[in-house]
This record gives sequence, structure tokens and C-alpha cells, in this order.
Amino acid sequence: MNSKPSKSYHHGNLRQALLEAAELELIEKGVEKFSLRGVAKRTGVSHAAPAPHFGDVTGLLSALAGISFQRFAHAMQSSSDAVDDQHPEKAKAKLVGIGMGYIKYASEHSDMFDLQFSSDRIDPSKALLETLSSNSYQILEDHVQAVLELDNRQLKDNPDAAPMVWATTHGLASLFARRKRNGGPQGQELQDAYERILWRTANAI
Amino acid sequence: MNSKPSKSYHHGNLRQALLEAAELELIEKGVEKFSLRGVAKRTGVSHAAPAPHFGDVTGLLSALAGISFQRFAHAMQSSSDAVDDQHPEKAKAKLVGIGMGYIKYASEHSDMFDLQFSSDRIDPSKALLETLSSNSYQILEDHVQAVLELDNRQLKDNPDAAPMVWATTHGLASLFARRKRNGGPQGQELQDAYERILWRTANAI
DNA sequence: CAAATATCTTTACACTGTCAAGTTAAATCT
DNA sequence: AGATTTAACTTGACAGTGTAAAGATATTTG
Repeated sequence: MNSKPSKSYHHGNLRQALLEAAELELIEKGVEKFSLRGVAKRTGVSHAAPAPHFGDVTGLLSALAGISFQRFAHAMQSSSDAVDDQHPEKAKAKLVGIGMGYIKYASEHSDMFDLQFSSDRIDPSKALLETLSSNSYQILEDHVQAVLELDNRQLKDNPDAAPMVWATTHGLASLFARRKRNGGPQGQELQDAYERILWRTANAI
Repeated sequence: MNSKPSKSYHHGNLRQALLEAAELELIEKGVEKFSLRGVAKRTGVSHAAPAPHFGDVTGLLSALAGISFQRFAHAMQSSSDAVDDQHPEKAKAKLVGIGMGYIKYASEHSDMFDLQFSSDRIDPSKALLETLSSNSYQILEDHVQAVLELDNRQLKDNPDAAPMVWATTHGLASLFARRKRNGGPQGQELQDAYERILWRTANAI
């Protein structure tokens, strides 16, 4: 039971081990200097070992982006779930919560965030990436819908609402992530400002 | 006058030639597969020739990003200048014009746009990049200020206004650029939708 | 006109991703 | 259970990358 991985050959759980090493590699080196051989070295395995599991480097990074999208969606959802059910403006507060979860994830995991949205080292058609991506968007859209319903409106009659909220949120997140990379300010005041902007946007749809 | 470049050594205008070749390389290969040696080959010069002019590949790409920032600022400015002076809501229309210039540039020159904003192959501290970047932001901020003044308000009393407009604009631009890369729809309707969103944002600050 | 400097070439090196061919372990099939 | 097929992993090779060092040539300076 759970025989420790024999010396070499058949690592046993290489796929998972590679993904974990890849995340470290990504964090330490950044998307640009990310190296497949580096990941293999971290895992203590030959440089061609990832191939059977992920094909090429794009395959590995796409799989990692998939994981990131799942965490991302989870971060948004739980940030939204955290708002008090007794909140006087519950629907809007939840939508703002989504946005703050979005922004927080981008800030705290800026490398994974960049990998998802701005890297041509991933292939959107791989690793269910399109599905996972649209799942994330769906969460936001659902909450926009809930806000619209406050005034008896519908998404389909207001096709600009969700893109508007998404654009603002994503813009703020990009800004925040870049701030973090370039060592700019990123204190609580900034987060508060972003939350105010999200509120204003929620009120403008 | 204009003696044609002698066989080898001292190209005469290598710096400029390299920048032009680099833009082609960027467009054809994308940021990720951009190769310094490829640029040298295009220019018909040895692979180490760029070094005296730009140092390393980051230096060259940073210089190129600088050029892009200038064009970018120009695109915004002229898009704003194009609005009729008799427009009933001139200030807001000009701000929306800025945004549409922003989005249009991102769409029509998505590679250069990506280079500016989402590449760790450039060094923001090089090639006056910080100055050029803040110049671009300044243009947007000035127009936000003009809109605030309609109600006798000021930027410094409304610190959220400019970031909000920027975030929405940048988010839409990112979305549009990605659409273009991934071959999604990008027709006039979409552009109209973005313009409506910008109007809504201009009215919400 | 001589000397110094900047530009460009050549050579070399370490590193990258990926392919092809071996080796070994596990899974499958009589 | 034993033989065979399949999958996982290693090894070796190859073309390509960026960059550093040293040499060659042209331009600028003194």
C-alpha cells in the first residue's frame, strides 16, 4: 500500500507532481522564463518525462491554467458567499464581492492570473480551458442578472451590463496585478478604492 | 547623398532598421516567439549586431514598446480630436473618443498593445517607458477632469473617477484584443456596444 | 595623419523545446 | 501464471535561442 516510488521509472503520480513543480517554476521564474526542463529537474525526472502526460510545454501550461481557472472561480464564488445575507443591498453586494474576489485573486496569484489571461504559451482550446473560462464568466453574469432583477430587468434585454461589469473588474484586476509586479503601492486604501468603483459600476448597469 | 549601405560594417541606420524589422517579427511571430536572431536575419545583419544599439532583447522590445506607446497616445488624442466641437456633450464625447481610440488601437495593433501592457519581455524602467506610459494615462485623465468640471468638480476630490474610466476602457480593450487573437466576432455591433458602455461609464463618474 | 572609439562579425557556450530510439515497469490477454 | 502488448520514463541528438568575448573594420577624434 502506497509503496514509495521505486528508484526510477513510473513515478506513480508524476502528472500531479509535475503540475506542482510547474506552479513553483512559474512563480519563481515568471511566464516568460518558465522552462519545461526546469520543471523536470524540480521533479527529479528526466527532461522528456513530461511529454507522455502533457505533450509539449503548452500542454503543461494549459493544464496549469485550467487549475488556476478553477481556483479563480472558487475565489470569486466564496468571496461572494461571504457577504451577509442580511445586507440591505444583497444582490449588489454579492456582485461587488465577485469583483473583489476577482481582483484579490489577480493580486495574490498574479503569475497564475497572467497565465490565464495574457499568455500565448497556453492554448485556449486545450485542457477544457474554454469551458473553465466561460464557467468563471458565468458566475459573474449570474450575479449581474440578480442585480438586474431588482428592477425587473433581464440580461437579454441589457446585453451591455455583464460586459461592462466584467471590463471594469478585469481592468482593475490587471492594474492591481501589474502594481504588484512592478512593486507599486497596493495597500488597503487601494483595495477600498477598487471596491468603491465596483459599487459605482454595479449601480450604473 | 544617401550612399547606399556599403557591403558590410556600419549599416548607417541600423537602429531604425532593426526597430522596423522587430515590428514585423513581432507581428508575424507574436511576443512569445519573437527572436532577436530573427530580427537580425531580417535586417541582413549578424545576430550580434543589435547589441551595441539595444543591449539585449529586452532593450529592443522596450524600445519598440516605447514607439507603440507614442502611437497609442496619438491614436487616443486624434480619436478625441475627431469629435465635433458642436457636440451637445462635448466633454463626455471626447472622453468616449479617447476610450474608443484606446480600444481601436488595441484591436488593430494587438501585438504592439500586448507588448506594452502584458509582457515581461520588456523592462518598464527602460526606454523612457514609464514616462511614455504615464503620458498616455495623462491624456485620459485630462479628459476625465474636463468631464468633472461640467459639475464644478475636480480630479483630486474624485480620485476614483480616472481609475474607473481607465479600468473599464482597458478591460474592453483587452477583451477586444483577445477576441481578435482568438478569431472571435469583432464587428461594428461590438464596437457600438463598447461605445455605449463607455458612455455609461462617463456618466457614472 | 595617428589614435581612439564605435560598429559589426565571428566564434563559442549554456540553455531551450522536441523528436527518435532505447529500457523498464505495468496492464492485458490468452 | 506466463507471454505479449502498452504505457512511462530515460537517453541522446538536433536545431534554435540569448549573450558574452574577441577580432575586424569603419568613423570620429586629437
